[in-house]
Amino acid sequence: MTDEGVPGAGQRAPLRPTRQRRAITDALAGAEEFQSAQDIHDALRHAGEKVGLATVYRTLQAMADAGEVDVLQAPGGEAAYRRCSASHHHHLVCRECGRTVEISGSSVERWTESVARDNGFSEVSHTIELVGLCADCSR
Amino acid sequence: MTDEGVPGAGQRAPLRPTRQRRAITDALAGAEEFQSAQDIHDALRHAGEKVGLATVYRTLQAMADAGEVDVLQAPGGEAAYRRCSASHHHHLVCRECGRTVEISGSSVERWTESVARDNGFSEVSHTIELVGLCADCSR
DNA sequence: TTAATTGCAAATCCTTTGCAGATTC
DNA sequence: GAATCTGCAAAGGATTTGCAATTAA
Repeated sequence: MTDEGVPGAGQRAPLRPTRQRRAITDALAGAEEFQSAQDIHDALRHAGEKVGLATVYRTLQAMADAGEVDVLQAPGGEAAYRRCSASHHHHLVCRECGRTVEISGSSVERWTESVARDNGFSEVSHTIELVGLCADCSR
Repeated sequence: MTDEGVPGAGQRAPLRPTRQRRAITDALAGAEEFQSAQDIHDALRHAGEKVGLATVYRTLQAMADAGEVDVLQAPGGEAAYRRCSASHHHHLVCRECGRTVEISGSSVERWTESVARDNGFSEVSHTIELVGLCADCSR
């Protein structure tokens, strides 16, 4: 069957490989952490690539829909993006001084997957935020 | 100087019990789920309480700083609030159709506390977001 | 009386959209 | 040549802030 365009349930736009599209992909590939659309736009600027901010937003959104990037809602109403399958870890932040501790959570990863499976969900991504008082600030 | 405010580390504003402050507290007390500042503002309107939107935002923010309410970043750039100590549970959301499954996670609660303790943190609150594809949408 | 609080409107910030021109297939 | 993309600027929606009037302590 060569029918690769059969109108059905969820057929997405073709996603043509343009210069700006590639630039954005590269920017994501080069960063380990989450970045906002504007961060990426700035990075492209500094790298000499001229890409409109609207294009960055549209592309990032398309990539998110296609499951190519993970999206995280940051406080302040910004959306942050990161390429999928990056080394996964979370942060424990002090609400008083902002000190941050990087934590790995193999147990949570496992818990996440089992919960997803139990409920028939797949391709589950998780966002975990731990905020508390660090030793110094609680004294 | 009748020093009654010895400047120290983190002294917060007194937080006076005004009519609108109480109205907001009541609105939060009456709801089990997270609500946006605007949701609360609307609710107060319908309840006959006239409170400015800015006041709702300011009060909610103050309560969040004081640790009286939990804040959640909803996609779309809105912040959602819920009174603390409510029956604690999290959600598993389908990124395609929005279907939501309520999940309880005693194991995560335990994991959270141990991670916090191991790092010398206390009074840790956690926010967990699980997003994936539900059974129907992945078909 | 003093300091905190409120309302309203203007100001910000992040993100989305409309549309004409450039680009890929 | 047709369907996608882009850029720019205008539009939108949520949240913040300035400031004078109001209210609690």
